[in-house]
Amino acid sequence: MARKPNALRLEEIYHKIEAYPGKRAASLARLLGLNRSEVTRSLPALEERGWLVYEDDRGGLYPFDKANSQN
Amino acid sequence: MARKPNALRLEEIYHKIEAYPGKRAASLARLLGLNRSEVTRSLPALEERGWLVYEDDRGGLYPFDKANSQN
DNA sequence: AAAGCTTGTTGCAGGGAATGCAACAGAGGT
DNA sequence: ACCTCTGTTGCATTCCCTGCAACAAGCTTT
Repeated sequence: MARKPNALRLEEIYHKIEAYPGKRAASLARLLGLNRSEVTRSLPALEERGWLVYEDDRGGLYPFDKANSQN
Repeated sequence: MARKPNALRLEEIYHKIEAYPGKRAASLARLLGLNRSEVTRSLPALEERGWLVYEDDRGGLYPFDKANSQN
């Protein structure tokens, strides 16, 4: 089934968060053709790699890098 | 057996190369408690992650970052 | 109030990939 | 010759990533 290496998966997810800041996990999953669980389960792994993700009170996801404290 | 995630494994290997530049794969394997094959098989994965490793003609391994061309 | 839809989470099973072991050939030293 | 150490590789085992399905909670629309 040609599973992609984990690193590329995480990179895709983070890039989608950058491209669509504020989207919820389910929306990103549809954009990426992934299962919802895959996206939510990847968030901790993203942070471990230094790609911090901020989550607002409605589940919207935003990139949290570049020392941007207005998120 | 508490196998560590692949990313941490690769990081450990590269840190050992930094700590003991010039050591061969078998030496690093002993220092890390790993099999020799694990270290040599990890070298391509290290490069894919941007942790370039230089290998001299006797098998000694060196970090190859920081634009250091005297390696 | 219901019914419907979407969300995030979680348990489970399948499968791909990482790992360890052992054997091998080659290089070097005694 | 022998012995040791090295890197490589084939194979079997095991890990854990992934998708699926079910669930509860929240929200909107009847």
